[in-house]
Amino acid sequence: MNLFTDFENRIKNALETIDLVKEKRSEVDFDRLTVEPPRDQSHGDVATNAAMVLAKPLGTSPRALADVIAGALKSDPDITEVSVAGPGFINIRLSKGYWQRLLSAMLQQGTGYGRSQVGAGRKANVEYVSANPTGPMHVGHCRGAVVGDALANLMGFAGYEVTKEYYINDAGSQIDVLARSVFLRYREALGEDVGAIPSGLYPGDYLVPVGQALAEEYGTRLHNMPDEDWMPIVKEKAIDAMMAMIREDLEALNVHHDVFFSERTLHVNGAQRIRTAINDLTFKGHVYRGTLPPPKGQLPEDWEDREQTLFRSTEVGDDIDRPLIKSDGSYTYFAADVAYFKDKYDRGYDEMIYVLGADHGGYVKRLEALARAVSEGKVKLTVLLCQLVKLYRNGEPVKMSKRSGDFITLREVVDEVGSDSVRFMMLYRKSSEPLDFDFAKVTEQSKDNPVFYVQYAHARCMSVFRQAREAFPDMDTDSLDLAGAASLIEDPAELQLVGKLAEFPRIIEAAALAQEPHRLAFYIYDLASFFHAHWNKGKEQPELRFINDKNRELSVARLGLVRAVASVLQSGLAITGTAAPEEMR
RNA sequence: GGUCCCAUAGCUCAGCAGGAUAGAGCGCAGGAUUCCUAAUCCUGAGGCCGAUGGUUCGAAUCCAUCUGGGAUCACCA
Repeated sequence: MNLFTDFENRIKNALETIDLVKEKRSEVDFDRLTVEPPRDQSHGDVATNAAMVLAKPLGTSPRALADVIAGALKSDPDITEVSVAGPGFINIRLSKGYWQRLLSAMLQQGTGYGRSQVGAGRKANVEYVSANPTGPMHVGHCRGAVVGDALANLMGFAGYEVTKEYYINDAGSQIDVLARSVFLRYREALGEDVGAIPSGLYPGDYLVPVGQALAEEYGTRLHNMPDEDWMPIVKEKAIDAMMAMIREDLEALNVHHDVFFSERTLHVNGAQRIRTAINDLTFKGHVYRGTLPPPKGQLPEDWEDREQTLFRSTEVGDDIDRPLIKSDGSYTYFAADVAYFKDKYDRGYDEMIYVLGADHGGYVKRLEALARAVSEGKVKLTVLLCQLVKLYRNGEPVKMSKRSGDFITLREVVDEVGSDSVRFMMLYRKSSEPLDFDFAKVTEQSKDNPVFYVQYAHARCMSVFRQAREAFPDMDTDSLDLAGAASLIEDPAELQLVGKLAEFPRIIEAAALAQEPHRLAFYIYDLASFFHAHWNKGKEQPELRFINDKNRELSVARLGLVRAVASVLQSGLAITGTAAPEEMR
């Protein structure tokens, strides 16, 4: 039950009864009509812009129309007051009974409250992380990992059928470099003094155990093989080891993918799947052989004008056509992406979401072009660009260089500050906004971290139930008819809390449609704030406290309110991927 | 030079597919604990929403231009 869609329907029904609307029914549409919580609570519980939106097509003034609409709404028994304000807003105040029934309905739905069908079962694929399997995940991967994971959770809650996917870039030259780096560690493990790791290879210690494992398994046999023979063996081993490490890192951050898709599988059998995908594009008329204009701005020194196989992406919205096959006959990275996209398309997704770092901004247009060309406009592809995270320690920026192996890993951050803190920090900001992540702030002053604030609210809810069992030793708090007791909730402060809970479904839908999980993080913070405020009112006004050992009925009703708050907090925290603790001491 | 993101309180940021008097946290000043965990709450000070035009009954929000920050530009992956 969604208060706002409920009243949207009621307002539209009321409009249909108005003569002026009936007369010009074909000329007006209700699309721009909104029903929302007023900015200022003193205005009422629900506000609509109906009169302002419809006045013009109906040839009347907003205030006059508002009065008529207000009159039509007055007969609704759940509405206690309708007023017209400002330029023509209609403010509606709801009856106690309505709030009580709303609370009752929330409790009946339990943890299902807030679930939505706006996704309408559409199949969505959210691809995120997709870190190269050449080393442990570093802190830069954090944000995309968390945002992607939370977005997928959110969309699932909003009625999409979601697949969480990881694209393993296990083909290409960086894997050759990885293999050579591991091979060096292998020789080292055999006792050879390899000296310093040459530049151009990955110097990290994390490759040492991989080399040792190879030494144990193969002894000196690899050493005596020509490159082309040991290469595939070492690659295989290295990729498996790196992916195992990455999966552990993801696990530590509470990120779980459904599908790990290997780029290599596109290249097997003479790159059969890439060829098929390019053929498909060719068949649809998007491929030609030709040359590209030289890059604008600084001309690279080794620029040569060569004929290549190109994707005519400019016809589907791109700035420049994109090469599919290099002049040496091998496929570009993008060619593999074409095949990968086609694979997803063939798996039947209606929506594809790529969560990428801001440094991949230049890739967006060609992906969109690709989606248009392959799916002929049927697939909705969106790229969520996460701006970069700047890391600070004690106020000083932390410098990182992957080349020197001197970087902070995701694991280090999670181990130091905890997965909940990291996740909430990453979500407590619009993803298109750069983010400063200060270790000192998140660890030493952990009270400042908003996740604790929300979790504390949940722990307090649980504490109320513990208190109830103490006050009423014979009470079985698990089997109470909380929904049935909601009619005793009538204090304005309590109803206000119900009003906040009523916003939850609306937030879920808006956040899912806008693909902005941060909105949910802000909402549960806000809800926690309402709850803390109400809790503290019990100090000044003991009659407002949840547990009243002289009034069992009222206590049960208020337990219902607490249950509803806890339930929404749980749902919200679950979507952000953070814990809802029973207590925090 | 092209493209993308950003500019809102001293600092860090929200602002819901244009709406009423622009919000929160931190910091600052003051207050609340014989009472369900004070990891909480309450009160106050603090703003020309980067600039200029435009669309509209109405703009922090949409459009254009400009300024100032960040990212990116390839037969790389």
